Amino acid sequence: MASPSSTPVVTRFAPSPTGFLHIGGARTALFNWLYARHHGGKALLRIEDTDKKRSTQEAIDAILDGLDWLGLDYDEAPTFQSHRADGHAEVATKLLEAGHAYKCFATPEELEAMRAEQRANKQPMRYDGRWRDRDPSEAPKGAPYAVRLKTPLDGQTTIQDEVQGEVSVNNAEVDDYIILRADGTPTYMLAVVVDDHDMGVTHVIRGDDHLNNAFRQLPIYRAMDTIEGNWPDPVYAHIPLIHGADGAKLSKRHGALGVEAYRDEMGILSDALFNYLLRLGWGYGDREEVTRTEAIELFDLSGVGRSPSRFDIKKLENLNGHYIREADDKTLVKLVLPNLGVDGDADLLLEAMPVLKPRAKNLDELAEASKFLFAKLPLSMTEKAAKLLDDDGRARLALVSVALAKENDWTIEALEATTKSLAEELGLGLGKLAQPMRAALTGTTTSPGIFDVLVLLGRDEALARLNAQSA
RNA sequence: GGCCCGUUCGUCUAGCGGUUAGGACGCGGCCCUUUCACGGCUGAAACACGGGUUCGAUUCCCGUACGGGUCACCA
Repeated sequence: MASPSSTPVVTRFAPSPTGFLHIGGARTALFNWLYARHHGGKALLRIEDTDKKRSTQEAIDAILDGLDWLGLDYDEAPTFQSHRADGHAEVATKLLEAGHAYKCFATPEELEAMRAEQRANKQPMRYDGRWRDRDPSEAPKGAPYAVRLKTPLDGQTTIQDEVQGEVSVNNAEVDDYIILRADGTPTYMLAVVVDDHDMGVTHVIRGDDHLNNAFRQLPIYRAMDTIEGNWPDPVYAHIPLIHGADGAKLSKRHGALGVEAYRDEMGILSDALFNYLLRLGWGYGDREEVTRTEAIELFDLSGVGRSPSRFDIKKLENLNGHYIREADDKTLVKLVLPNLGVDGDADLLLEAMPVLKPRAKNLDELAEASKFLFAKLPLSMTEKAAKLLDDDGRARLALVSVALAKENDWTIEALEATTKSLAEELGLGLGKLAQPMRAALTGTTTSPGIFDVLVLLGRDEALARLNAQSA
């Protein structure tokens, strides 16, 4: 076994393209990427598309797109597992020739019957090794066979998992599983090990659901290491799964969406999802807001927790609000403009962005709050806004309108001074004027500061809107 | 069912034998204030349970409970 600390770090993310890149996969990808970047190693990507029935090009595209959006880049072009079947089979053959694997002629029906019996007797369900020591000549001539790995019968295997710590399993628990199917194609268990070895993967960082697989895969490494050497055990790190808000497995109802759904349907920023995913299952003291650069600097496996965490959309949205506020105005304009639903003007939107963005926790809200800028008379009113424009409100609006019409200096300061002195004259709080103004100017009861709104709309448009609602 | 893993406020987490158990989201209150946000202050809120070890356990060990994962010629 080579010392992993002396070799450069190589990690990989290995999704099966049977669906979009969901939250759990995205976080696994993130941790792998971060670990590689932190240690100055290589981050690799492998598409595990050996199940041709379930793999689709659409899913491959969605995964690639999702990773790219999250800002995870890879140091080599993706490896496609399906292209490597010959290499996998070759290893199976070597294992077979060296006596570390054997041919099993049991039929699927026979195996099913075996399992049924084990189930009935409440025995652990695993292959009983019926062909382990039998001579292949005992099989019917030309009968199809699968190749099974000859795993150790006794003793135990212990791994030093970087996240879960020391984990031991009795070797008797691991049965002689199939590495090469009757049709000559490799199974996942073989393919993973061969690919990880060939790609030089030093650190296998994956979901906790694979923890048991480590004990099935290790025997292949060890057998191959005795055959040809240079097959060191990888370092394992099994990260806890992400659960839904109810603690149950993540389902479509609460977060098992593709990352593109967060982008396209929920108006989440890449930076926000990146940060949220990072903090889900990983901590660094009190740090909450962590940029990509800082993440690379701070991330390590020692900060990864051992227990599953729940997906919390509220926290994601809070973080999203933070990143919207931090975001460059031009970037936000580009994201919001196409989703306005009305004809917008990029220059005006850009001008308004500084006062718009502190009020939104997702891009949809930002778009919604921007619409008043481009509305046409007569404005549509929300119910609450209409209520503000009762007789009293409209009367006050008329006074405001007159006062502002005389205003030559159309600036926030001047408009504020004028409006405030009017309020004072009338013996009213500013709010008594500002709320009807807001309704008349935006058709809603919430907006940026009213003088910001006045200036953004410009003198003519603003006065027109005020007059349209004045008594 | 066998095996494996886990358990600190509702949620994400800090803690790595001695702390008033800290922070963040969410929730309540107050301040700021023309609305809504932002921001500031503040409040309620947690060591699953039972045994050990120890002068002393949230922290170490063993059980129990609960939760999760895994047991295919799927990946």
